[in-house]
Amino acid sequence: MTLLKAVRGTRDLLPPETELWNRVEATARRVFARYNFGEIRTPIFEDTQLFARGVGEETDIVSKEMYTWEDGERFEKSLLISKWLLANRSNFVEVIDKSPSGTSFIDLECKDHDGNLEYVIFAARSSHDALSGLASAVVKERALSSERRANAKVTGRLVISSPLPGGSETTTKEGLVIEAVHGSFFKSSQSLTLRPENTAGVVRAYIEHKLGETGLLQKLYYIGPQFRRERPQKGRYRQFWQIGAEVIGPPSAGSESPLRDAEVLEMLASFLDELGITGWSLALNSVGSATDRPRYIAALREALKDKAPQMCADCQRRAETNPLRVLDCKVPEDQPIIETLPRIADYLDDESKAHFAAVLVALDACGVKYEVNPRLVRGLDYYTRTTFEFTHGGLGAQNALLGGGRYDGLSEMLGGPKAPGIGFAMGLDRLVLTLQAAQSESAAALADAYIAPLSDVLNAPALELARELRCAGLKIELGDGSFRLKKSFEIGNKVARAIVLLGEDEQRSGILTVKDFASGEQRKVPRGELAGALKGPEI
RNA sequence: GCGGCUAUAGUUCAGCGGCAGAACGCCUGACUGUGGCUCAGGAUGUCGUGGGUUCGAUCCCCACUAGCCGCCCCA
Repeated sequence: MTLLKAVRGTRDLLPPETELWNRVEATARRVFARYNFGEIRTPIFEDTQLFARGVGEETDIVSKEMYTWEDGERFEKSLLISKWLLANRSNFVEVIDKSPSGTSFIDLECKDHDGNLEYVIFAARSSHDALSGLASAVVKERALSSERRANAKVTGRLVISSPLPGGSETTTKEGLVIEAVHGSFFKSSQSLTLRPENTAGVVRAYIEHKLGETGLLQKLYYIGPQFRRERPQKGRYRQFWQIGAEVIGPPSAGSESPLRDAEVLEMLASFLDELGITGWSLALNSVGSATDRPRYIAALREALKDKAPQMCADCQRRAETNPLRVLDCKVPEDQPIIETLPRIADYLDDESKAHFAAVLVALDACGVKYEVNPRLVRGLDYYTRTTFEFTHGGLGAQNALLGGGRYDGLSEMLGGPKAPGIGFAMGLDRLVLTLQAAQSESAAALADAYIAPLSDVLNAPALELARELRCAGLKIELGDGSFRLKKSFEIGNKVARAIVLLGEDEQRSGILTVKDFASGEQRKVPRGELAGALKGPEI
């Protein structure tokens, strides 16, 4: 038996690491709540169309990184059969299901009023499997019936749900009929995808529940796993966790205001500070309206025709495939050339320029440090105007801690009302990595006390004592009466700040022996005062 | 998806074509109600998986799987 392991790009999170994850999540919830955000939880899989339309068909995420599957094929087949039978049932006196197990088609033996036999096989498509199954059934039956009933006719029919090239019916060279049945068999079948990001899902929910009808700004945050089939690397997993938030609403609610952008950025700065992450930097840019961007890309492509041949091999390729990525190049020799390329700022319309300027004014006012980076471009199609990225050194190639921006046209792209918005997503995995690097030795939070019963008969009283202390809000680890005292001390010293001895004396007198590991001080404490005596310093 | 490096004890890692190693950690005892220090003893294991070469492979070769680094892309 081969050992089953977590699949590539996924991993288990264990204590004490999970404690750090919980702290990050708790901090996010606390900080976001101060800005009046509420939590939204959307499904982990959605209709594939949502991402194709929202994120963009041409992006790497959609074109090659999604976990997508077709759902509901079984349902579709039974619909097909029932529809076909409804139309043809009167032609037959007997219908027997003879489906071989383990095949992808359903096999019916139908006998008509004249005793003729017809084999009917249903399949989603005219697959090789289904055709050969049909052919062999017919051939076999013909061989038998030639002896049994010389006059009996045996025919075969393959019913499929996909359209046929030449019309609704065609005949194979073996004389088998292939018939296409049109209808709503695909209704229950749909292409589903594990979400590669959460913004599209949030906007879908916004539209579906008509949240815009409230007239209010919706401020929603989410915490959850996302899925992309990329090559795993440090800080990059196939199942990874994001914390994100979206501010979205009708324009009348102020959703388009540059103040929203600045407020979100200021909240993020507070969040990172509160988490104790130092050394982050914020890069900011505007990619303009939905019409500005294509104009800029065209200009960039034009400029690169001359410049690209002098650049690195990667850039030469990017110039063709994805010119915006040239701006991201890190090769030192290419930097002077990149400086000479057209800047997106020069291609913004006046409204976008004014919007961006207002964002900067608001940020300056509240003292959030940033750097305008005219080269900052984002990979998802829905971004407009303000885009940003918080980076942190020490994350290797995956230095983006958090990214986001405005998406003024996304709702319309998904068939919803006009609902401008701005949001971000941060990589929780990367955030935790950064925190772990910062606090080299993350001391696991010790229990307030370790209770050591000194014999087996004291186990039950020890549990009672533990319950008492736990009810008082203390974090208690419970030992075992079979341990030798030395062992109890050794374990206690590892997992708790203090040890409480429960021996026969203590049980009788109700006065417990408590020893603090840090100071080595040992004292007798009446049971009633124990909880107070063990209360640790607030962390 | 492409290129490079790696895979040995719970952990970090040495090692060698011929009995599987160290440090830390773990267990037992010296010490029957007092930890950290010390001393004595002990257990670690599919040497990532599968094939090949060889009398013999943890070691050499191939494939696979996984991880790390870079690219791509992104959070």
